[in-house]
Amino acid sequence: MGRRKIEMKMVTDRSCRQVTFSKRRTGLFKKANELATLCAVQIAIIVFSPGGKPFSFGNPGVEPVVGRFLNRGDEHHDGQQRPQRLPRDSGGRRRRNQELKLGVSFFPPKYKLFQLG
Amino acid sequence: MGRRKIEMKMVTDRSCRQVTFSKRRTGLFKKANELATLCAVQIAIIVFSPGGKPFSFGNPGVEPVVGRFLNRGDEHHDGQQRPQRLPRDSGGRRRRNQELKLGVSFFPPKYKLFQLG
DNA sequence: TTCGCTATGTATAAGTA
DNA sequence: TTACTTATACATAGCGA
Repeated sequence: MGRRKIEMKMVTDRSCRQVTFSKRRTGLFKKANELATLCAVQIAIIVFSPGGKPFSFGNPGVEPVVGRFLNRGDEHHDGQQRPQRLPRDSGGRRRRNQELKLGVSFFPPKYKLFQLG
Repeated sequence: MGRRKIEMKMVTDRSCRQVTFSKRRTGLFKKANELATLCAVQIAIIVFSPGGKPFSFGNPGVEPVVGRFLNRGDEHHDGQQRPQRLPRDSGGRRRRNQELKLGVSFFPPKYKLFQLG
């Protein structure tokens, strides 16, 4: 999406990598904001810069969304459709391939979030 | 980015909204994957569909990134499209570097992840 | 770091199946 | 839900400050 097409490999130059990170992080958060607005959905993004600095975006906030995700087994879906249980058989292979391709997980988490204090 | 420009407000038609969600979620995860690859960074995205179904992307995984984020204490940057400047300047950076080196946090965590099962 | 520029590469709205 | 097409709108690489 620029003057030239770039390879999908790590940008070797530290400075260029940081610039690329900043630009693309901005673009990603903007897209996330659009998705939340257009579709009225909850979303959270957490990303650490090459320097280890944390950035996040959340609608309505990071922690509510993370909490809902991690605890979704116990969740009460008022007025909303419950997430369908995924079939183990048909379509499994294709879903698996899609997971590997996009890094998406359709499987339940193994962790739970607790607030301290 | 299509035949027509669309307004940045909720898509009223349920069916169209779901289609828009699916397309844009795919695009967002692809962008996230590119960011992770190009910049070699950790990233996690959690999003609930209009129907309440959870989708996630994580490099190297959702839980590790979420855990790292939640245990950073007061250094959250929630819900902002643009990163805020860190409250502390060079001294803070030095301390952060020391934190990263030692693998410890000087800030108390607000949440904790517990492994299930 | 961030800002502006702009030629190009990409994502996607609408339509159709 | 997803798949394909195509015209457009948009994101961004590379560069200079």
